[in-house]
Amino acid sequence: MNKPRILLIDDEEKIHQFISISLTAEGFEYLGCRDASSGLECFQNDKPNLIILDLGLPDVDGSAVLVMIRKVGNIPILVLTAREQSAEKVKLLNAGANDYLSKPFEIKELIARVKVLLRDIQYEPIPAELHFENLIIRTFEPMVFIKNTSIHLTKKEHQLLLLLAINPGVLISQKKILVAIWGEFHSGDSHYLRVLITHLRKKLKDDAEDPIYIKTEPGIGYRFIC
Amino acid sequence: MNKPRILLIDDEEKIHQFISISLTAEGFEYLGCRDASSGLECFQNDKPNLIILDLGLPDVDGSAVLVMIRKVGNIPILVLTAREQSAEKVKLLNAGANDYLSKPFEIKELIARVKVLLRDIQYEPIPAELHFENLIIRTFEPMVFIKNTSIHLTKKEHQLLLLLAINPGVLISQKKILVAIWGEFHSGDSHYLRVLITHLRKKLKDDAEDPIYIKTEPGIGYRFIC
DNA sequence: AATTAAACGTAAATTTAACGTAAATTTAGC
DNA sequence: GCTAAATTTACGTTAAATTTACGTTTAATT
Repeated sequence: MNKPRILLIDDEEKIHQFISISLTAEGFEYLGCRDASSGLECFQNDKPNLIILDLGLPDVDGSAVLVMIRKVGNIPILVLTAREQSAEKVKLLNAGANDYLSKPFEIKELIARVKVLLRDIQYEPIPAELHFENLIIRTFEPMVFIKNTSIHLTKKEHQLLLLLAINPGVLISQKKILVAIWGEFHSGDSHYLRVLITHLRKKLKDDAEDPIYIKTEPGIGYRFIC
Repeated sequence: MNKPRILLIDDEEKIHQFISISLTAEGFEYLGCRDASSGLECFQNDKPNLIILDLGLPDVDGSAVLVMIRKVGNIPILVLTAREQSAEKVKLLNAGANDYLSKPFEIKELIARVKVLLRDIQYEPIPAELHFENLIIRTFEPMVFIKNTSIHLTKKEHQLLLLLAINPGVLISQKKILVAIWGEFHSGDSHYLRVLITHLRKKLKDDAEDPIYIKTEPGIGYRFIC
């Protein structure tokens, strides 16, 4: 398992200093931003596993940041707040925060809460290439290599293959695939998926009857085998 | 999705009164216990989705309960405590609590925290595999293993086996099974079930006369034996 | 003790659903 | 407008589910 990356968005330098030390000491990777805009940028680029967010930011109100992050993904967010009112806390939790701490707080408690939030989440940074027996899958472009000969995939074929290959051996339901690739309105259009699977298999020279890569689980979905 | 069941373990009657009202109003199912021993019993039997645990119980110290529950499963636990020291909180979180609230608290905040805890769980309350003597049942795909040889089941066979094996030793009525698998409109079509049972037994190499896995209780239903 | 009825198990036939694939058509990007 | 990608349509094949039928066991009834 990789080191969990934790992004701290806070404008106080002191906070950064002592939190970064503690996080590093506990085996986390520390990322720091001083304002909302760079925080969001870092969130996009570095894909942290958890965000510690201060509400009293200079440029934007922190709760707006909260909502924006929540729209994109379900990364756990721990909010730091100076306010103490319970009503405020409720609002934050409903807005998508997973936890909060009022300043001043003890660093030990912060670490403990971070651990709790990360405990249940499988965080996995995706590498640039997935390597298998004699198949290499590029994650950033629709390209695969079989025994060093390159094969170009279409966008959707690539999406499908990634979805399966990121969890090798795991059975992914048709519905999950359909939602992931075509969106929830097409969660019932299994014929899309059947055709796409055929196309992908043809390019990978995979036989549906006796597959090396993609195995059909009738009535349920598909799985990547290796 | 079913109503989440929430178990409140607390000795104060007042707390039960107003928490049960709020939980019910928010669409949760409320379960109540007044002491640790009955709380643990309820946890075993009713399989709640979340536990609210008061630390000041009359019979056992609440933190002992906490540890015991953690040993069995990863159900989220929200701890209620009168104590305010941060060190105490840290200890609780490390012991396995997912969150805590100090008394007195606002009911709104409690509800909000409960929602947050439930939101993050897409984990099944059921483990990925059920293990028995020499039978392993995958819960997320229709696959079983007998002495390490894999056997593929159909969707309905899998449903049936799970339904029985999740409650080992418990007698499940035919009607219950029929409704669970074919829906309420087929609650009288017992021949469906008879045929399915035959298919399943054949795959498990189970003998109806002298069963190792599925015992017929004539006139009533079936039970999983182990 | 013989008879009947109810419940179960099983095999076989039939129907339905799911999958894979090819080919035609439409859409999107250059 | 050309090309590749995506979508749509259609259909043969296979697996799963359902239906039917009937023999066996068990318990109740005469």
